[in-house]
Amino acid sequence: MGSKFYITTAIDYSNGDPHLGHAYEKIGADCIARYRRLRGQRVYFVIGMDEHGQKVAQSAEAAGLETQDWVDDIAARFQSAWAELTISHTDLIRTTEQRHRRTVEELINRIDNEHFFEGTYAGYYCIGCEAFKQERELVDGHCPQHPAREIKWVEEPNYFFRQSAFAQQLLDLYDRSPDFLRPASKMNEIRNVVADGLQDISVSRRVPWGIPWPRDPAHTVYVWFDALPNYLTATGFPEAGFEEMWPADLHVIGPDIARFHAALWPAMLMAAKLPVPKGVWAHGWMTFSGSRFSKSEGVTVTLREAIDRHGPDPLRYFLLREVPWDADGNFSWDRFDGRYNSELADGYGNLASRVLAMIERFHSGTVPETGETMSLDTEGTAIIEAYANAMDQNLLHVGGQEAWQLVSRANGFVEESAPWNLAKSGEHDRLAAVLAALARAVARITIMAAPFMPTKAQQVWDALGLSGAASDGQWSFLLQPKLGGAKVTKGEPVFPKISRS
RNA sequence: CGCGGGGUGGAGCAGUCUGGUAGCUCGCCGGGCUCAUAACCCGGAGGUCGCGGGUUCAAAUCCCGCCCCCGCUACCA
Repeated sequence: MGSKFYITTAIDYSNGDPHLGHAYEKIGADCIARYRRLRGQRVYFVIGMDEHGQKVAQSAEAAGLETQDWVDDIAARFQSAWAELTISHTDLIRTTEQRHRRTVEELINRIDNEHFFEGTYAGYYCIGCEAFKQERELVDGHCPQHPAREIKWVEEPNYFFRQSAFAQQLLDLYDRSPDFLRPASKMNEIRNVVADGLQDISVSRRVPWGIPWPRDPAHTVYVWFDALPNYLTATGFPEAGFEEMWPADLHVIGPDIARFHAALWPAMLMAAKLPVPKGVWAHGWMTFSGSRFSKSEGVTVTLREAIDRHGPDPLRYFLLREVPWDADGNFSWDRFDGRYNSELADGYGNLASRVLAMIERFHSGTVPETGETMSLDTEGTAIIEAYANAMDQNLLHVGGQEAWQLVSRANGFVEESAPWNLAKSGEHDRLAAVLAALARAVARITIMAAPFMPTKAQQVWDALGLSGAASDGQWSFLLQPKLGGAKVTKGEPVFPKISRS
């Protein structure tokens, strides 16, 4: 495991409020980032905002605002959501920043002119989608997504990038690194696309709201050539020292933009003679009660109500457990409430309560000093191994599942050892050993849970009477927990049980 | 049309490569315990493994055909 870990999420388009899908991606990437810090790695975690494009300019105008004011406002709303969800990013790139403009210009300048050519792009253009449409996609001469808006026939001279020239190099990359894009099903999909031959792609537009094309200021840099380089911007490129961060270890993205990250982006970097990222992860897609989230059909859940249901940490936990990090999943209130009650309130929360209560009641609130290794410790060590194995592969839902195995084992251990009977019969040594083992198990669960629920985990950590943080660099403590002498405080339930209708 | 993924008790999944008692979590029912957030532990009920053929002593698992759902199919954040 290298000491540096640079992880990114896709940058979010400045055209509305953050929603559950945006949040899921940040939460997953944050969980990975926090796990890596737990392992002691130096983590760079970068998110961002995509603030250029015609649609942004139009939305700003419709709102009666200067475009920059408009994107400033949206950026603030996103940042406040990420703060509330305790996303631990180390930087946030906005594509309207000067540093980003500099990176994009330099990247384009490093690409030989032979990789670009002037062409004419023509087609039906939907302003709503900000995209060209095939004629057969149109319904009654209108875009199916934006039937109210007009479709325009547009012919525009602009610059093209010879993506096609990199097909073989990309295939070589995939052969060399079969895990370049995960999950594997997505890698196969993209490999087929590339093997079938890549089309050249237009990379400039004649719209004012964007970064001027370095070699022809009449154009601005178009979407992907503007958006993708944000990952480089965060490294300080082209300043010396950007190699400390670059290449990125993992780009976390939605499955819809896998092609641009697994084909176009490495091709751009190859053209500029820069190292390609080590990996791309296309996370699962979320549906709501079986349907796609859709504003027009009223299939929607706001981030606000999702957070308010049980608080930020339970939302994080639920999304990470319910929607597999490598496959699609479903969001429903019923399952959210169900997992909250069974796994957080009745599971982890109740275990912490009963262990803390027993230490207070049977050992005057102090974790016993004892070095005796019990069966629970051995089982815990095996579970930690399985947890690490899953988390190393970014299988977050499996990691969570493994950690919760220890909740189950600890509850079983309580029944088997029945500390209340040991107290009655005066078996003090045995009682002390049992209580100490239980305290170690709760501490271990807490550390494993910390990447999922940093705030709640810290609360339990504090309740155990432990100092410092339950997170960064605590891996060795996780393997060899020592909390003899810690003064516990039971306090109020960390996850109050809710009554269900 | 093509490529890929999937269809397993009420819900969500594992098992399919390497045929041989269909497993896990949640929910439900019964019992136990009393440290705990009416939590926890044990036991139980509940399944034509999408459909139809075939191979085999034996198929969720292998072969053939079909149905249904989802993703990709190129400039669509």
